[in-house]
Amino acid sequence: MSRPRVIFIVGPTGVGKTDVALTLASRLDAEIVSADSMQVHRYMDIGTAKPTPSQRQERPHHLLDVVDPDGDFDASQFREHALAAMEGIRARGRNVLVAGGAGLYVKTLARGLFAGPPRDAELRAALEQAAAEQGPGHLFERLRRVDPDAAGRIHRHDKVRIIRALEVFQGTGKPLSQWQREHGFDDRPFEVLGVGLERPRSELYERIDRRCAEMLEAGLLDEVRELLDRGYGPGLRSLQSVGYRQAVQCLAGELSRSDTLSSMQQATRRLAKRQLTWFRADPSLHWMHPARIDAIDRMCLRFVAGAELTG
RNA sequence: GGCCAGGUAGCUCAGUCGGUAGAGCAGAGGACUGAAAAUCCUCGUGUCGGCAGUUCGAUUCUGUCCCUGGCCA
Repeated sequence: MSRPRVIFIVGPTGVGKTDVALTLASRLDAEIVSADSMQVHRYMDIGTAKPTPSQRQERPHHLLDVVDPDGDFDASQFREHALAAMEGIRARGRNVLVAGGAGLYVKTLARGLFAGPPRDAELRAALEQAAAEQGPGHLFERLRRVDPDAAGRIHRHDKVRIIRALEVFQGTGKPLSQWQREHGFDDRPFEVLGVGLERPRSELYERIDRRCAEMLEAGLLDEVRELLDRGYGPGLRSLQSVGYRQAVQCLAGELSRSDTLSSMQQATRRLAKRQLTWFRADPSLHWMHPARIDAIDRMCLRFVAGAELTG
């Protein structure tokens, strides 16, 4: 039995994924699975540029609004939710269109994830404390002892990854590097057509700058104030993301209105650049300008019809 | 018109007691297996405003011109 065929639309923030996905979904009779780590949150609409209610009515979207802003969502949960949604879509006889900019989420869906333990808040707190007490470099030295391979790939300042590696080792007795070697990102349940959307840098940055201004005009600050009023703390990961972080600072009086805008714009441009770096490393993507929607559409049609992939 | 400050990297500026220069920001490139919109790494040659003079050698000293800001008319 051949693997199901799935189309992935990826690219940096602001490039125009939502519009392309909607158009394609109509033409291909597809439902959209969002691969976005922030749009999964309820009540966070403006700052995540979530598809609007009318867009969501136009075509079914999945993986939007699945957790509260303080939920501990992660790549593994994304994968499980997404796989379940995809099964439902296929049962309805429709095509699946995955669209999003979260590189790790996309990779996780296309190539699997090793079966390690989830985040352990208690253990992490203990590790953080050990780091604070014993100075910088302590955790890295610890990692070097238990998993020299991982320590060789992780920079000594990259605390997030060092802690994760220690967490995996302590939780399973097996080094992270061994888990990764054994898994090898080789769990590929689908036949994938990957389309990377790109624009000239200046064009992308203009769109980003404009969109940030529009978010403020549309009431981003009110949205964030409401989140804080509901009791969501400003330190939550979701509220420390691009746009929300600056809005929180603005409401706290740490940023003026115009500094908030320029700071949002800059953070968003940097985000876009990181996303591009991630996706450029994937040689299987077909890069296209969003305006070439007809060419993208033709390629996708041929793909879902069962044509062999070339290039 | 006179006096005073300045004119050095896209921006803000430092510096060279004369041997052609460096920070921050902006920007660029990269890494990434349960925080991923997070986290982390790397990258700075530019007629040192123009012209002339002194000098082996001037971005640095001198003269002059241009430009910007301030003060005085």
